[in-house]
Amino acid sequence: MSDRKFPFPFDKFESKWQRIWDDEKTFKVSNPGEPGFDASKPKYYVLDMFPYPSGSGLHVGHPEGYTATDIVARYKRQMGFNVLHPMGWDSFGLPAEQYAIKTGQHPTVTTNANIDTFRRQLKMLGFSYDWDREVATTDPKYVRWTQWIFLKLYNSYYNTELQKARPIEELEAQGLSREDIDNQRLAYVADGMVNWSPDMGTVLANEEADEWRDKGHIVERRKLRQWMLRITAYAERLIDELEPLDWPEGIKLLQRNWIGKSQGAEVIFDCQGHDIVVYTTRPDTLFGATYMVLAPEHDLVDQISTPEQKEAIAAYQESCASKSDLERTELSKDKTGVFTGAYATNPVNGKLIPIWIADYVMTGYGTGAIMAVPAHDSRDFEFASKFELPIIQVVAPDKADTPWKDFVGYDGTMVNSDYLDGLSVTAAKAAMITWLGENGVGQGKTNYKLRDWLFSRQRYWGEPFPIVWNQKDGNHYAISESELPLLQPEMEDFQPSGDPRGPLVKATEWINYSEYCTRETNTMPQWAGSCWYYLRYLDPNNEEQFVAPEIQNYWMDGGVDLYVGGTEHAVLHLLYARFWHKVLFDYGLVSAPEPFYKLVNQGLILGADNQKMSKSRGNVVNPDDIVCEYGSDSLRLYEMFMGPLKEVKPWQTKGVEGVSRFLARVWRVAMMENQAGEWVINSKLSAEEPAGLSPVRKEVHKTIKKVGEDIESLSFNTAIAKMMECTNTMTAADSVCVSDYVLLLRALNPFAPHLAEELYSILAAAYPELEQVQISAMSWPSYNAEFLIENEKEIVIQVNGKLRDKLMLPVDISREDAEALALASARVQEFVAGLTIRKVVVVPGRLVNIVAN
RNA sequence: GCCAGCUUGGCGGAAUUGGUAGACGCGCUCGACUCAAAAUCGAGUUCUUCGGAGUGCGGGUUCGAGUCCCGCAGCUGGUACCA
Repeated sequence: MSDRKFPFPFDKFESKWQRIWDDEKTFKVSNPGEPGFDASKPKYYVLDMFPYPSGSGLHVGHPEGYTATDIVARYKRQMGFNVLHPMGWDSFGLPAEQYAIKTGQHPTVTTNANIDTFRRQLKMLGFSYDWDREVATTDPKYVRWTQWIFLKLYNSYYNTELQKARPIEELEAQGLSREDIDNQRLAYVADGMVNWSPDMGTVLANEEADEWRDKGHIVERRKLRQWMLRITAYAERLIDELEPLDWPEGIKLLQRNWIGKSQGAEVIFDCQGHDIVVYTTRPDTLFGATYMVLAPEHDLVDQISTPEQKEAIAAYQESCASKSDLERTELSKDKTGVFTGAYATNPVNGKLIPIWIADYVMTGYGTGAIMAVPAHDSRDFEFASKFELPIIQVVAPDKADTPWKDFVGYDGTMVNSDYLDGLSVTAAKAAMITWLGENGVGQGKTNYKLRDWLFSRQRYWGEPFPIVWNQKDGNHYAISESELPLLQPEMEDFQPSGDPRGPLVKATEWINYSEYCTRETNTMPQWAGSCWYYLRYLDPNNEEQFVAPEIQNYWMDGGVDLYVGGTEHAVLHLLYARFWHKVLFDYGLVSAPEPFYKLVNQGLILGADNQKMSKSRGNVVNPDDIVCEYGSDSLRLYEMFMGPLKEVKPWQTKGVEGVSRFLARVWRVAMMENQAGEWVINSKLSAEEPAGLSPVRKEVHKTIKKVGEDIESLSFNTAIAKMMECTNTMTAADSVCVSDYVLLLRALNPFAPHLAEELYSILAAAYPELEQVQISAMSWPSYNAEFLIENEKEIVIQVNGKLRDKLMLPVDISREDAEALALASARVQEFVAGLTIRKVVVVPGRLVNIVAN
């Protein structure tokens, strides 16, 4: 640090306090049963989304959420809660592996170096984490329990009657075959289409594929044997149990849409003795079905298509198969398809309708076949218009001026539909489902867009599956819990082999588990570790259990109280973690059905140019630079002062200067420079109590009230504005009482803890009557409500809604008196001259509005 | 296309149930201090033809609308033929 003189000497005290907090473990919190645990206090669990420790270190986006939770944590501690506020590392990830491929350096080395950087940077910002609870997903002691939870999933099935996970042994006891059992596991093996990158030698998650493709890598679809997690079994619970959570509505909606529940019916159509089952959400429109569409890959296509159409069908199928997903969406504007030559019988009226194939119907959803009702479905309408297929109206819109063609709304009445005629859409839907059931040609059916979770990756730097394959019977088996953690073998060559089984196939010794058994070479995705880290914080060093029940019961009663992180995890991480949590809940291993009771998404911080920060744009702000120049408290304060936590907002370094000036003013209320240029206690500070209620004291108590309320509602920007006002009042005053000043420091402490500690320690040394402790150990100050009572209030006088005068009136003035005084105002007289007063509106304590014309 | 969110001075943003629009901060202007500058302190800062007009645009409800209702535009994010 240079000798440069700063407006207040943060360079002299910030690192000092960080060291003290670290050495004294100021923010350590004990678990039930441990010495120092105070069972009389309520608990508060405030959680950050833990970072991926990238090579480039912290960016200014990280401290935004972390400062917010730190303010809440410090505030709640001052309010008398046992506060659990931990931090850790989501440390598996592709960059460390890519770096290893390039340099040959083991990912552990890079990962640990990055973690060290992140830890140093976070400590530099003075966050009040209990560092004794730090976890890293790459730590073997952590990997062990990630694998243990995976085995829980592997050894479970979903009991649809009980609606919960149960041990696989129950199925064994029922005498089910090995195959039937394997088909019900929550972790199972299946062939699936995945994103495979031959040049990187790995599969990619859907959400990663575009990113890498943009960087010039090849990504193609390939059918591979993969591990899947049966998240679809939990679809209903994942929707229902979302409702009561205190989450942003937008995020709930995103999850609901992702799960994509729809209610409709399966209907069986006959085609030359073949049953073709279609799924529809609109069984009410069955009389309007004028043709049928099968997905090009549908099993029955070859069997039903007529000889003369075979060639065209084959050509179309081939063109669809060769198209990438990207091309398919790009071409989505124009509908394509081919007639099979075959016809199906509509079960409700016996009519024959032509069967087509088209790529707007997909295999993966529903039954891969649809009945087309062009009158009341936009896609069918488009297709029918193009290929000149008949369009029959079956719904009449209730709104008179709405055309029936392409009317997809539910506010309509059935027509041309035999026994449904005259019914509302909703009633017809129910009536048709009943009819289908009675006639054995269909049934009500609920579908979900949610797919099972593709859980395996062909990577080195991830948790290996604790699974071996028996080469004799071809089955997979779990290794025993005593063999956990199962770590990746030491390898020197991380180069991709091009083998879709992943780089671990090169570890020939490691693979051979026993005479007949070889190890699974896939690894788990990065999500695995982040699915349960919030639970490991509770009991990070437990070697017997992933968390001890009594500790879990205490901290997770009602779930995590506040979870703050970015919207980028709105669906995946938050959905995956909820899923794992529910499996653990089914086994009674966690006490709340949901992990995160309250969720808040902090808004993205943009560059000064209002663009997303990125190296290529050159608008990235490095927190280290800001801390050097203005100090950690200034960075913390600025990030909170920029605007509401949830909003997107641009970075302005000039703004940091503003809050830095504010902190300097706080400093200078208590401190002044003597002739030698040293900071000494300001002579305007006085130990004497002021006579009566001073303006400063009044302002301080108002500030305490406002700041407390604002922290509760996470409105940190307005809390800071209020403290600025309070400080300005103190700066303007000739004398400030020490006890009033200390109240401000205690309110400021969660925001700017270094400054608050330093100033308080200086004052505590000079004024023995002050409590001789660290300010972090002090309670949240309470305000005296009597100080806030106003005798008089400024009342606005309006004429016809326009501001014409302001009067200071007693707060308890009667309506009549207020009205009379308002009318007596000279300004009012001026504006009502020549008009008749029609009405006078009096809002006590606010305004008087005189209506005249 | 669909869904969600947003739109307030030169800029970031404030505004209980509808009740003084522009708190607080940045920037800018002027003043004090200084040989000078920086820093600091103080005053001012929506526009204005000084009547008024103003919260993306057009309507509406109301004594009164940034806030509520209807219609439209723009920006940001999500999603992509899910039957």
